[in-house]
Formats: sequence, C-alpha cells, structure tokens
Amino acid sequence: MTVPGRGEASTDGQSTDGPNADGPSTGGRGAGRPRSPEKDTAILKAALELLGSHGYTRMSLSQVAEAAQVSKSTIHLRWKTKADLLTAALAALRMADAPPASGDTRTELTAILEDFAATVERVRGMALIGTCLAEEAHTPELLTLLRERTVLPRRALLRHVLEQALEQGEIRADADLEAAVSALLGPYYADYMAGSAPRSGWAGTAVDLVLAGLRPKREQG
Amino acid sequence: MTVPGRGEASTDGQSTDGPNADGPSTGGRGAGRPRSPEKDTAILKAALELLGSHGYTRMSLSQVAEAAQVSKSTIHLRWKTKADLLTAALAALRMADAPPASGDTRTELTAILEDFAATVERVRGMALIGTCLAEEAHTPELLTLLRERTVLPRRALLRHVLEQALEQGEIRADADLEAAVSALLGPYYADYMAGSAPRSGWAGTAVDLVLAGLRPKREQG
Amino acid sequence: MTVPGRGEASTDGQSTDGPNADGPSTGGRGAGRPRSPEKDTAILKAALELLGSHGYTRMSLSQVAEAAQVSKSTIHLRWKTKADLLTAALAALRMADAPPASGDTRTELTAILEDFAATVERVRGMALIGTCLAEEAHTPELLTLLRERTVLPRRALLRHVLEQALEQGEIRADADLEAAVSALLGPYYADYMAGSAPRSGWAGTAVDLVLAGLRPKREQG
Amino acid sequence: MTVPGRGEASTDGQSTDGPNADGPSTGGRGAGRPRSPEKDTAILKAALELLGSHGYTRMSLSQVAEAAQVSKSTIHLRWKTKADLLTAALAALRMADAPPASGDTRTELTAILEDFAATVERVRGMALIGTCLAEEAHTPELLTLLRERTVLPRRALLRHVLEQALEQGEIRADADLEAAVSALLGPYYADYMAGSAPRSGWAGTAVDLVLAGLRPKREQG
DNA sequence: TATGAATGAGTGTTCATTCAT
DNA sequence: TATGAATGAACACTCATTCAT
Repeated sequence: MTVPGRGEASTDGQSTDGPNADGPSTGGRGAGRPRSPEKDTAILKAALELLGSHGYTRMSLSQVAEAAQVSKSTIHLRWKTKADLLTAALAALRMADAPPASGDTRTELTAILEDFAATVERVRGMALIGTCLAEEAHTPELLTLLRERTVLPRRALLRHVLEQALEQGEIRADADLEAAVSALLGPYYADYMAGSAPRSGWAGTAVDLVLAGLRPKREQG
Repeated sequence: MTVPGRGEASTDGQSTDGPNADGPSTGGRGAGRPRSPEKDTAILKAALELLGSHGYTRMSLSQVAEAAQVSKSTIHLRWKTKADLLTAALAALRMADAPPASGDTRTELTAILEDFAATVERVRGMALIGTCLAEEAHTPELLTLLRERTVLPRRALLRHVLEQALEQGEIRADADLEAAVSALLGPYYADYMAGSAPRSGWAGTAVDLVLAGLRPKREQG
Repeated sequence: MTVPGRGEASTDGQSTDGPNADGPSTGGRGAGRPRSPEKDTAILKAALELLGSHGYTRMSLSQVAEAAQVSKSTIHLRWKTKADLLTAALAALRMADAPPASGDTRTELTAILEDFAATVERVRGMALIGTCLAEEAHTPELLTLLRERTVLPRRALLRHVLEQALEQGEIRADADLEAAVSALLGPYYADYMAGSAPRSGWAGTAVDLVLAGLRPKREQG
Repeated sequence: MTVPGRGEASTDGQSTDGPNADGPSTGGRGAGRPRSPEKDTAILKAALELLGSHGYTRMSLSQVAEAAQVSKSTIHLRWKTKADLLTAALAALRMADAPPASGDTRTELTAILEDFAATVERVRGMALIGTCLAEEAHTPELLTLLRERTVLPRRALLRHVLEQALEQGEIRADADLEAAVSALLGPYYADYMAGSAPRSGWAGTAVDLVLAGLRPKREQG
C-alpha cells in the first residue's frame, strides 16, 4: 500500500536492491549493449501487478514475461530468483509523500489516512498485504520490505503530525503516540476484514475518535 | 483467527459445505462401508494447520494426506477440489465464545480483545488471514468464510458490550458503534503491520482510547 | 558391459535399490492399484539405452518417458531423481554368467573374454563406461555400480579360472593374479582407445600372452 | 592422458581447427584490432580443465568465460559452437614426449608407461577419456582427437621400443606388436575400472609379463 | 575486437486430479 | 470405502547462441 508514485511501479535510482549491477566484470565500465531501462520498469510493474492480483505462488514468471513483453531469460538476467524479483518489485514501491501542511491537525491527519486508503485501493493493496503476510514464513523479505517502504513511512508521517499537536497542547502530554498511530490506521484494516463496503468518512471518524480520546484533561472538565 | 475451540479444528455438524453428501451409492445409511468421521476431522485439522503455516498455494494435498495419515484419494473422495477442502477447513473454525459477563464495560471489552489476540497467535492467524486476503481474487470463499466464522462473531460480541454501555449512558448516544468496533480491533492489525513485537497492553490502551473518545459530552464539561 | 541377460535390461527381484517400495504406509500391505511391472522394466530399459547412446546429462527424462511409453510423472513416482533412476538402471544390469566349464584353461579364459566383449558391444558398453567415468566427480554411484555389477563379477570369474590353473601347476606359483586379470581384460580397453576396428582374435592373443608370461620356470628351461 | 606439456594446455600453431581464421573483416593482418592470443590460450586452457572436471555437457560456456576472464561472446567470436571450442581444446593437447633412451628395453617401456599414468592423473585423464567415450555418438571428433593427439603417439613410442627389442632378438620374431602394445597399456585401464587404488608397480609388472610372454622360444627350452 | 543484453528451447521436478484395484 | 498408480500441465531456472552497442 502507499506505494507507486502515480499508479505506476517506478524503480527509484538510489535503490540498492535493483537489477543486478554485476556482469562478469571486465574492467571497462560501460562496455557492451546497455540494459534496457524500459524493460526494467515494465518487468517490475508487471511483477507488482501480478503479485497483487494472483499472489506470490500463483503468479508465474511466464506471466510476468508475457505482461512485460519480455522473455523469461531477460528477467533472470536481472534477478536471480523469483523471490529476488518480487523483492525488488516491492522495494520499488514509493514511500509516502508528505501531506500538504495545512496547520490544522484534524485536516492533516485525515488527509494522510485518505491518501493511505486511496493508495491501497489503487494497487489492490490488501491482496498485496495478504500475500506478504501469507509468505511471511517462507519469504520474510516481502513483509519486511512492505513495512519499510510503505507502512513505516506512513506511520512516521502520522506520528509527526501528532507530535506537533502535542506540542501545541491539543493532545494530552502523556499520550502514547504509537498507540495513537495504530488507532488511526487500524480501523482501515478492521473494516476491510469486516468485509462490508468501506465506510465512507471512516478517516474523519477515526481522527475524531482519537483526538477526542487524547484531549487534555483540563479541556474535559 | 478466533478459531478452533481448544486449539483443535472441529467439524461442526450443521455445516452445509462439509464432506460431499452426494456419493453415487451413499444415500445416507445404505450399502458400503460408512465414511470414517475420524478421517474427516483429521483431514480438516491438517488442512487448516497447513493453510496457516504454508499458505494456500504452497501447501499440497500430499502434505495434508501425510499429516492426516490418509491417502490423497481419500481426500478427493470427500471434497472435489483443493478449494473445496480448504473452504471446509475454514468453515470448521469455531465461533468466538461469549466472554464472562463481568458487568464492567472496560473489563469486558479488554477481555474480548485479549482473547482475540490469543486466538490469532495460537493458529498463526495473521498468516491465515494473509492467505485469505491473497486468495481473494481467486478463491473468494476463503475470505468470506473467515469473515463469517471468525471476524463477524467477534465484532458482534464487541458491539453487544458497547450497546449495553450506551444504554447505561457510558457512551454518547450518537456514537457510531461500527466505527468503534473497528477502532477496538484495528490497532491489533496495525501493530502487526508495523512489525515490532506486539505492544503489551495494547488492548487496554485501545479500550481506554475508545471509551474516552466516546464519553458523553456532559461528562466532559 | 557384462550386462543384461539377453540384450534386455531386467530388474532382478532381489535388488535393494529398485523402485521405491514405500507408499504413505497405510498398514495394509497390498492396497490400491498395483504398480505395473511392465512399466518398471520398460523405463529401466529405455533409461539404460539412452544412457549408453546419449550419456547422462544429454539424455532427458522426457526421452525416457517417451521411449518407455509412460508419463514423466510415472518415472518420478518410482525414482525420486534422475540419478536415482539411472543408478537403478545400472543396478539392473545382469552379473556375468559363469562360463561353461570345459576343463581347459585357455578355452575358458578366452570364452570369458569373448563374452565380455560381446556384452560390451551389445549395449554400447564403452559409451556407458565413458558416461560413468565422466560422471565420476558428480555422480560417483554410477561408476561404483558399474564396478560392482559388471566389472568385479567378471574379474572374479577370470580369477577363479586362474586359481584353478595355478593349482594344477599351469601357472607359476608366485604369479600376481590380479595383475594377470588386468592383463587379460586390459587389451580390450586399450584397443578401443586405439580406435581401429577391434582386432579379431584379441582374446586368444591376450590369453596366450598371459599364459606364456606366467608359465612356470621349470617349463621354460 | 599424455596431454598438456607442463600441466598447461598450449595452442599449437599448426593446428587447423584452432580459432576461426575467417572473420568477415579479418583477412590475416588488415584492419581492426588483432585478436588477443592470450585470450585464445586462456580460453582453451579453461575449456580443457572444465572438460576434465565437469564433462562435456555439464560444463557451460559461462564457466569457461568466467575462468578465462573473458565474455561469452568472445568465445563465440573464435569458435562457432561449443563442440568447436572443445575440439580445439583437445587439439591443443601436447603429444607424448620421447623417453630418454636408456638402451634397456624393460627400463624404457616402464618409463613410458609410468609417464603415461602420471600424465593421466595430472589432468583427471580418465574423466576426460570418459567424456570423449560418452560423447562418441554425438561429437565423435572428441574421441578422434584424443586418439590422434594422445593415444596414438604414446602407442607409437611403445611400438618403437618393441621393434628395437625385436631386432635385438629379445622378442620372438612372430610377435604381434600391436597386441603387445595393448597388453602394456591395457592393465592401466583395467585397474582403473576395477576401482581399487592403483596397484603400485603395475607398469613393471605389465612389462615383465609381456616380455616374458614374448620371449623367443629358444630361450625357453 | 569485445562486450553484455536478449532470447527460445529445454531441464528436472511438483502438483491436483483421475483411474484401476 | 479406501488405496496407490498414473497422468498432463505447469513451474523456476539454465544454456548455447544471436543481437546491438
């Protein structure tokens, strides 16, 4: 979830687990035919989509190859194993963007949550999350990457807003901010598990509940 | 999650999607050796365990057969396909037990949440949930059953306690109880996704936050 | 070489490394459909032929399956891996038959050697030997089996005749019989490596040379 | 066997099946960068070593390329196919060296045989021989080259010594010298196939047996 | 010349399912 | 009923070779 910039998986230049950078090492830097970057991205995009729609084990490299208009070997040239490819695909997920600072705590929190939900829905995020959870025992890197790339950045954003609110006295001083972050995001998961159509306005409702629950004592009496 | 009564999968008699009742020669009693019910339960138990530990596609019917001390054909004799078997296995999950009524809202909610967490952890529940989420596109019955058998009963329990609290004026009258239920359960999922060890006391914290957030206005001013 | 009885690979009942005898173990001995012994032998025969004609790595299980009119899975049901199959195929090679006892040392030795050559030629034996030698580093069982099943029994036969000759004083008492055996068999290999058509009468020539070389001293002076 | 001069594969100038001389733009001298001869030899050396250690089909051109510090394409630039490369590698094997003439038949024959054994062992020769035998049906050039480059020269050496012995009356006049050569070399192969550790002194024993077997009649009576 | 990218054919193996006993 | 044999389709991955730089 959170995820690709504009609905697209995009390799990010500074990634360290991108395509193999290592050939047989002939000294010369740029010898030979350069690797097509279009294919890189097409493969990662296809892999991510199939990961969401079919799950790790049900998707096949043949499917990726076909979707990316590439031969299977071209995939293996870049990533040694299926796990490597899908790890890279997840790693290419974009971090969360900072929200437009509005100055209003409620507005900012709600915006972050709604962006979160929108991103999840855009990439079949719950299926993707499910895949990573299901594979935790077998390919733990997937869940780890999902956390690092999408969950934790989003949580950091929320926490930052809450910290500002705390400084401004909108939140009680002894509040457990990690718990608050989980209380903000949690309802999305819980609603999904409940299965009914997403409650409209869930984000606002969650923010209201958390802010009300954390309101300083003096305001209450 | 929630799940098997005493750590055991148990077929429940009234299930309608249990073993095939329609063998060509098996009317109800009738000719031939009757199907061994021990094998039924052994198969379902093994299937459910493997579903949690390996995931839908990674588990194999051979593994189930071996774990249940049965031949593969014996499985197919009862359930036509792999999906049928696993659907039946999920259907055998036990509903949530009612909590001991203590009369205290906070205590009762916390107890339900802690039981929820304990049950999830006992059966590698997050992996199981992940599997159902991952398979949603391909085998939606799994997620549906998970909801019906485990998620919704648990939610009903929570909602019932909240309704009593509302009647007793502990909660503001216009509270959105579905949202409240999600706010109670949600942090568990959110914490799991965050990845760090489960926050101890998360249940109490969540209950406190929700009850504080829903406290009637007059108490606040 | 040495090899299959009448030009056919034949599983021998007492073999301990034949097809997997182990099913899921259900207690009952002969439950279920019995494994077709025709397929067993067809597979082993095809495997052995392909091993000789294509070599270990160049032959494929698909080829074996096709030649044996069987599905690939049927092969894997019986032998877990390619190496297992080919090991079994080699193990099915028949030991050397005892020669008809003629009472004459020269005649008996020559008969054994000529039978040896005939058997080798019948099964493309030098290619088979080559395969086992080539695979020694990677699949040493092949060479080991070839030795046990074909080389050593043949040597034992030759040695037995030489021992009788020694008892009857036809051979000098201090003769190194192992060396003599190698001197009898060796020319066949050496001739093959030399490449020209097999020297006719090689066996008789070799026997003559060895018997002459080992003749007791007193006969010489 | 026999094989590389000082444990090294060495391309020999007069080979006719060495690197392609017929590149489209390379007449002999002419335009473009000349092909690096160091790479030629590095590739051939690596190929020969891998041929001995892995066998024809199990070795890969990637491995050769890596061992020779060269790209795969560089190999294909010189030799069109894998078979071509390995043929060339075998062609680069050095012939047998003439033994130091001692004047004594037994000593000279033994020296040749011991040198033969030493050379074989130095380059995993039996595996190499096995590979050529195994590939005989598919790539007969390999066995042919092995014969021409290593087997036949060695046999010629032995034969030459035997001819001298014959002239000097040490060997009976009607002796079959080809058979004698095979009787000298053969035990090495036979011993290897028997599998036990190489009999020490095998060479002397073989020479003694042959010389005794071929001793002129008059000496015997 | 020399490189690395790209590919199509092929490998051994696994699996859910059907068949024969 | 229950078993084990048998199968076809699919899988991840490797390789010799050709293409573009």
